[in-house]
Amino acid sequence: MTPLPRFLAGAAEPERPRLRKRERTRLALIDAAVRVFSSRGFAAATMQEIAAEAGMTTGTLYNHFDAKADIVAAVAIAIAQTMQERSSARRDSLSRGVERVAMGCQHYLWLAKQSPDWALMLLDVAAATPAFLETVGAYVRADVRRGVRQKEIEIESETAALDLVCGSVMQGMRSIALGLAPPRHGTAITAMVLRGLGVPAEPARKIARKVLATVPGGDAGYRRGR
Amino acid sequence: MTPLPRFLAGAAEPERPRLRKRERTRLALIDAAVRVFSSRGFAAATMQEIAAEAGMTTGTLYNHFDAKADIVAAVAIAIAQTMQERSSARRDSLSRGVERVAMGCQHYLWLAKQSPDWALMLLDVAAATPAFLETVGAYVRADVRRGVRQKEIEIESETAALDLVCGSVMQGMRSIALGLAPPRHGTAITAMVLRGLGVPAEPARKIARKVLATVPGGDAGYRRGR
Amino acid sequence: MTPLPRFLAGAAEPERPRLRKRERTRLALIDAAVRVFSSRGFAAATMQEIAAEAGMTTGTLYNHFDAKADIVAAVAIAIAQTMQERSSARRDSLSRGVERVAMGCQHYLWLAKQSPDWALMLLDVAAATPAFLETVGAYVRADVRRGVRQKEIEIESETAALDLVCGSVMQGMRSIALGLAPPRHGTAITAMVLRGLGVPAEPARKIARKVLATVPGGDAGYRRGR
Amino acid sequence: MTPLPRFLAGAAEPERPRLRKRERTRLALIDAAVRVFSSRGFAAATMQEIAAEAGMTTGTLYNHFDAKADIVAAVAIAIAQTMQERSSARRDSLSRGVERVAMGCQHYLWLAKQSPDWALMLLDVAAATPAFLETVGAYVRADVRRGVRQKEIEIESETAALDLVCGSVMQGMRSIALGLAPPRHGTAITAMVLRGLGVPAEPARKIARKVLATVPGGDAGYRRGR
DNA sequence: GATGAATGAGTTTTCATTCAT
DNA sequence: AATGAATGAAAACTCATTCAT
Repeated sequence: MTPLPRFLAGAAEPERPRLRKRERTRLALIDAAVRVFSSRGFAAATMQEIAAEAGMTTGTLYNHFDAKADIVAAVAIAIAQTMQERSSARRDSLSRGVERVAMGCQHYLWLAKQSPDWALMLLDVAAATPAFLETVGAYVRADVRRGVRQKEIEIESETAALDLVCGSVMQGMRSIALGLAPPRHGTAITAMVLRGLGVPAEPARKIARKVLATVPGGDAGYRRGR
Repeated sequence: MTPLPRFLAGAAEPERPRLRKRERTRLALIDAAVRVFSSRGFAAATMQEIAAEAGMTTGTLYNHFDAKADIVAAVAIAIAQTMQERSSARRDSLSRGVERVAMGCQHYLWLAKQSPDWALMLLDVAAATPAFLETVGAYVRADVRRGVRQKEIEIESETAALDLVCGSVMQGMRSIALGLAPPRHGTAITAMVLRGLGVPAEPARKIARKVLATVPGGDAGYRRGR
Repeated sequence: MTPLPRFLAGAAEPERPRLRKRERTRLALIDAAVRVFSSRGFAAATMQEIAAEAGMTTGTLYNHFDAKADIVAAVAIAIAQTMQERSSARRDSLSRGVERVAMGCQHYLWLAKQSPDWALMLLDVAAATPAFLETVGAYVRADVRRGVRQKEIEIESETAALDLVCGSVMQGMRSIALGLAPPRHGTAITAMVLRGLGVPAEPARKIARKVLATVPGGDAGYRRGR
Repeated sequence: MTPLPRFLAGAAEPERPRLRKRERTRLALIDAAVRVFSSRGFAAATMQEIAAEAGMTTGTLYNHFDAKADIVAAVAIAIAQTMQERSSARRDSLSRGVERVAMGCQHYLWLAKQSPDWALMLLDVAAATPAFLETVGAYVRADVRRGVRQKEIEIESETAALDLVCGSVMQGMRSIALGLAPPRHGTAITAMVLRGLGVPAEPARKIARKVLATVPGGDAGYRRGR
């Protein structure tokens, strides 16, 4: 399995070293689930595998999660939160809604290149857990709205805009993760999405390229091919 | 379960009544699988259910499909082909690539309204079987290319365009099928997708509305709520 | 089914009453498998029968053995080890290699008379699991080698000697178990095997008869017919 | 799969070209069964595989054999008869019982070297079909008896002698087929068996080597290793 | 809280056999 | 005689979940 990019590694790990033991165990289990889901897909993953990966037993796993669906949901939420937290600094440095939207797109697309297995797992989990898209969608919605206020985005419906952004990015992630995408796929997708939101072609392309600088590694990843 | 729209019913049924027996059985099994997948989701569906739904035994099912993945793939391909066949007449009446792309989008989005269960099954199956998107993607690619030749579409990469079209439409279908979408969602999505492909906002909206007339029932369906 | 001779009963039972639970379950399953294999033949035995015979469920059985072949192998090894353990005292009392070889032959041949079903099961299992003959063969090889050192056995190849001993004894067991053998078949086979190893006819016969005394019940068993 | 030695190829084929059609089909099916059993083992072979290998359908197979056991038995008998027929000329040229016994041993052991898969199949089938050993045993018994009359063999029991001969040879075949036997294993086994029947060591060895000349290819096969 | 053995219902899959054509 | 599609009972194996320790 492709190693998780530094950007995400230890997503579920305690930030405060003095976390309560129960919480530490819980996070270790989520971390293990992420690893197992990434390598086998979540449908094929078993509770015993997750427990074993965490160095624990199924009993302990069930002490923390009542059912398999629960740990899947926990994984989805953990991923969504971590993604936001890790990018919040960079996000705050951008004041234009269009740039924020673009950064979000590039971010996820970049991760698909860095960790294809992880990306496929994410798509898997997202499809199974509505909570995931709701969480992520809330941020996207805020950024889109900001762009509308700033007159850079012009849309008929926010829901449609979200479907455009999330749908295109997820499909783009799949193409990249499966090795079907040409170089600079992330930038191409991002620029198209911006155009779809009403940004003229040239600025759209420029913004897509500009925010790439805020993504660790930039566009480089896409150039290496697979 | 929502009944299949007349448009799709009997997708897998023999056109020639004197089809070979083996072929008739095969189509009956695919038809049964569509029904079972629609009502339970394909992951939850069992081979026994499919066989029973077709009025046959698991043995017969395995006589035709070596594994569960095989019948899922057969279903995916059958759906993709039927969708194309059923809309080929209307499609042929449109000479502009942009209109053809728009019609494809509206078509799938309209079906999500007509048969939410069927749409969710389709999304499920599409995620599991690359064959589906490959089949559909070939048509979309041809239409996009035509639009490019006609200077109405301007893109950097065909693959990215496909991801935009298919990703947005699939996400839109999900919103519609889950009842999360406002009225006229299909048209909104379609117009945005066209903009993403480089069509200016106003023509995009006009095209989206225009091709709706080619979809049975038009935009009306979206207004009825769920 | 012929009851197991006292000599072998409970082969797989714990010697120490305070064995770990997992180990106790494992031995109970092996014991059950021996019983089922003996009454139905191992090819016809099902995992459910074995589990039921042990008063457990298939899940538990699979918890301990990954596949049917695994429990067959475990049975084979358990039998081979038990046979050696149970006869080790008597074996140690014999210093001549030829006597030890003879005793081994008589032992298995005697058991075929005592428990025909058990013997047929053993032959079945031996054919399916190389581990059995490897385990038993190691002892035979040591005894043959000892006989060679003592200049009572003279052979060209150890492997050939093992094939002679094991092949003849197994075929003899089959004849006896199927009720096709005349009285004193075990002694006749044993004497011939010794001759094959280079022991002159008269001593061979004497040794075969002598070691019979070390087998519980002696040659008597063969006279009762079936 | 190792090809069948020329010696056995087409064992089941019609000798008279004008055989009735039913008989020709039957022999073709037996031939196909031999091939399938050799490559997969008879327990793992399916009726559909056998039919397909013969270029026919299961229906036809069942027209000729009422059950799987029946075709297994037919295969066993066909093999036994062919083996005898093919060696009858050479056998008739030997007047001493010991030589005939030796030739029979060498023959089967040589085949194990030439066609390991075929040999393992034979052992498989022999274990399942008593008729096989009965057929072969009748010839061995006659040769042993001849040797007794000629005062070259001295045994206590014919049944025991048969167990010695057949058991040792079958075990030897297994060793050879599995690649566990050293060079000249066939000769070593044969010589030992003769000793077991009362032939002194030196003549036993000489006879074993002599009859090897009557086997196509002679001892050469054993030297090549595997 | 953790353990880990046991559970057992549920699934996929296999294949000998039948039978209408 | 041959076909080959259909059968269906049975088997192996899985895994989420429970619970006594």
